[in-house]
Amino acid sequence: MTTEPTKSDRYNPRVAEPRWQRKWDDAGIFATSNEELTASAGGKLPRPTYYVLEMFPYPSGRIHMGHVRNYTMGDVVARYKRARGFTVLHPMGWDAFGMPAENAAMERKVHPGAWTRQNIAAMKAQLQSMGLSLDWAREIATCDPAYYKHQQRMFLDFLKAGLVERKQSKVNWDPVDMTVLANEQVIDGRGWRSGALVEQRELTQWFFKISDYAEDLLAALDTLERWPEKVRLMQKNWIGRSEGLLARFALDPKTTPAGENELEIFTTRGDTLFGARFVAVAPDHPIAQAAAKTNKALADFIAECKRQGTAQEVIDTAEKQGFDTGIRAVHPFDPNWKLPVYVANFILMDYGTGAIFGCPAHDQRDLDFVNKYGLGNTPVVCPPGQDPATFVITDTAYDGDGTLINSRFLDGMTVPQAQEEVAKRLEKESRKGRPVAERQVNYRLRDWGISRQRYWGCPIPIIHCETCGVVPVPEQDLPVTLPDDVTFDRPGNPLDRHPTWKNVACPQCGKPARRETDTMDTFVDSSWYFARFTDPWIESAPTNRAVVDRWLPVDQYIGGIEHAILHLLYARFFTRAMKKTGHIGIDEPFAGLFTQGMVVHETYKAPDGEWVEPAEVTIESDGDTRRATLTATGAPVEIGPIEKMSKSKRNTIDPADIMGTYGADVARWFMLSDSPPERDVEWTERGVQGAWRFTQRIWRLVGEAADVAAKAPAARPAAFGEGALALRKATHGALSKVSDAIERLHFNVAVANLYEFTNAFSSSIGSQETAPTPDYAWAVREAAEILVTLIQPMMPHLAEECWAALGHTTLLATQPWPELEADLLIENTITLPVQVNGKKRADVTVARDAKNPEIETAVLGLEAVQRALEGRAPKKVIVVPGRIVNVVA
RNA sequence: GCGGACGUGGCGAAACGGUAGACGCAACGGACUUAAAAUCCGUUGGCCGCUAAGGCCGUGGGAGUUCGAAUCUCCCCGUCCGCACCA
Repeated sequence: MTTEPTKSDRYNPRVAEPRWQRKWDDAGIFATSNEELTASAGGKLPRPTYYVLEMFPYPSGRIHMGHVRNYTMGDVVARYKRARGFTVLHPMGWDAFGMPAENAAMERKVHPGAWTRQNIAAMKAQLQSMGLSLDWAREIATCDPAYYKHQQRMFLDFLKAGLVERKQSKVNWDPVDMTVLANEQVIDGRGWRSGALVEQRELTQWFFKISDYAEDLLAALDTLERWPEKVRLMQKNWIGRSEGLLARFALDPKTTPAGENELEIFTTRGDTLFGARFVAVAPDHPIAQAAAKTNKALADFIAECKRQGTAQEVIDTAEKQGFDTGIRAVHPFDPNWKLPVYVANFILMDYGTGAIFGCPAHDQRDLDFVNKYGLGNTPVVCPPGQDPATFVITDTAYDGDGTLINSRFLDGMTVPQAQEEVAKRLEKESRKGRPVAERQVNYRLRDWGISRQRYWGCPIPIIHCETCGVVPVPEQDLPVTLPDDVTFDRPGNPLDRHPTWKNVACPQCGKPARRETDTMDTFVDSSWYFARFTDPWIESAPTNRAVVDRWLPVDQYIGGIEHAILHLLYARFFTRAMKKTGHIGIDEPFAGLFTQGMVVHETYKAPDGEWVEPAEVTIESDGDTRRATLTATGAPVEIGPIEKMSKSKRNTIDPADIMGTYGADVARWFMLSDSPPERDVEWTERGVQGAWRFTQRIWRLVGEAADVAAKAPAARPAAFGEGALALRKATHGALSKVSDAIERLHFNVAVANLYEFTNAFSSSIGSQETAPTPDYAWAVREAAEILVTLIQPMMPHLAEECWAALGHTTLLATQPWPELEADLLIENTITLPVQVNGKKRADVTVARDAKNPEIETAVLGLEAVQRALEGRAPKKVIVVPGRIVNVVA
């Protein structure tokens, strides 16, 4: 430093922050070498490792407050763990493929690659100005062929291992843009961009067989102890396991189209078989299709069902509808019992077998259906306490427990007993060499369709040959790179209409063939980046087996709750697939997961109904009411609800503006301070100013402390006076509490503890009337050094500046966490609250090691206790050691 | 419809079943200042009481378990989130 700071100086983050960033960078202290791991391979590591990772961003070009919050939390953990002696891996990269780049290309005639690279540069600069302790040497971008080359290789490995499948699947097709749309891109049945009516099309697509791992992905959720319960539950529901019976119903030949003779249905309620009233199949079930060939009305009905589409709103409001095919199914327990086979709009082809039997008394959907078509119902489960003779179902199905009735040999059984009995009997019965029914587990989880008809994604390394069929690109020909010379002036996939790119010789027969023009879902890119970070330099393989399993699993992963299902489930699957194909040795990629809340802000609406940005609004407050006006015109502005920051509501605050005005430390501090990290935090101007004031307060306090500390002896004094001891107790109390709060990721509590300590420290210094004694000066120096060390993970620049002001020439970021002197936290006398009948009446101060009888005597001698007892004799005195005393009267 | 989470001062929030409201914001009073900003000191859940001593009430509502409940259990109300015709 060129000038010694004085008390009157204000801390200027605009000057200090870039300076410290440069020093960290020059010293290379955040780069993590793999040598420590490989050198000691097999042996014990000199230091434990810790991998902290935040979900990498999409390079939109600018960071937003959500990033600031996410990356600040990760950085606190990284800096804390580093100080605690861990070798920390804390990398950053770019989720760089995806639609926005193509949209930009269409709108602004810039190449997606150029646009993305430009955005990465801009965002990287912003992240660097936050002072994050990242190892930028490991930076990766998923659009880089050096990255996606390995992804293509793994695709081929997965294919060989039987984890990839090509099959037909229904998609939302936009006929104008000639593209596939995700469900959320279909609004009211129309494409979000073109406005064209969306069609359902059958396309042949590539799938990852995630459903092969359904059971494992479900079971292993129990092992993820450091995941939020909420996320585990969401994944559990998403996987949707259900146990049931797969049963074959024979079809009455007289009523059945040629070639069909039975129908397989899936049910979880085999116990209700005697309550069956009908059988129903999905509109696209093969039997429905077969019957429709000779039945025009049925064909029309099926066409109508398909027109209804899959939009959520349609499903919500659609009435249950069916069409009697004329086919009759035979009840599995009674050859003379015939059930009508309907095609029904509420049966899903891709769950179970696409066919069910309907038991209206005990399933609401089936009941709605029979009530519409007059098929009636038979109750077969009687609720406890109901009289079977009079129990009837009219509008509300009963799906609870009870006793079986009207069910022949099942009568009197409980529901589980009946299910077991039905399964046992039908399993034993055989038709055409196969059992009539078998127990089956079904999952809601579908295979993961990864084909996207887009340019800006990882090409699927496949060649289609008329003679040889589907041929993988030979490994030595990887990567299949995207061509640069593409145009976006027309709808459709630029890869598909590129003049030459897709023309290629078949690797097997050499004849002209064509490349697969679909690219991969961008969720594939983010399903293994955490593994690539462990050695992003290795060219020969996706991962370096010498290090990948030593870094992984990620110790602490931090990101938004919006990824609770898809990203996290895909990454869990991908890790298993990588294990099967030899690229990794573990199953679960993330040992600890933390999902942070959103950043929210007030909304503002101008008189014309347009949303207005916070930056354009002036807020006035007269105590009770707040009024908003447009700064430019003075026009009144309506203050709306507090909502997630979004472009559409225009309630965003640009982190660049905040960091430009107040500095990165203030933005970081505020993002941690006001709310628990898992909850939403409201960005307010007042809150930012509070953080700003605190930085200045720390700076002044450390300045004062430095003057006192300068008089401190080098050696620790043998004894401490009263003032010094009190300060030391506060210091070590703060050290203990802040450490604990950071360990638990309760950053807001850590912040509060630091405020508290700052107050205590400040008033300790302020209360000194005479020149400081050596022991006090020493305690002040200790307090100041511990204070700045504790704020370092949160406000690293200010902390370094203070550290230097205290006379240090080292970088604080490389200093160890302070040693706690636990003795200082133990008091010789303790003050216990005293309750009478659970109500606090007094305090009692006793020796720390006082025995219960002594405490009891002291407590009963208290005037307040006697008054509260009102002359009654105490029945019992409960002493909770070190905590509380309760007198029961 | 199913599942889950949450509900504490004017606001954001703390609180291993053990003194409810730490800490911050806002507000109010005061000091410094020609004035403002900045800073510093103090007050601040409600009610009764004198600004005292002291007391009563209070963690969405109601019941329960317990010596003791914001915390555990049950019911109800409200808010938010996820899934949703999954047989």
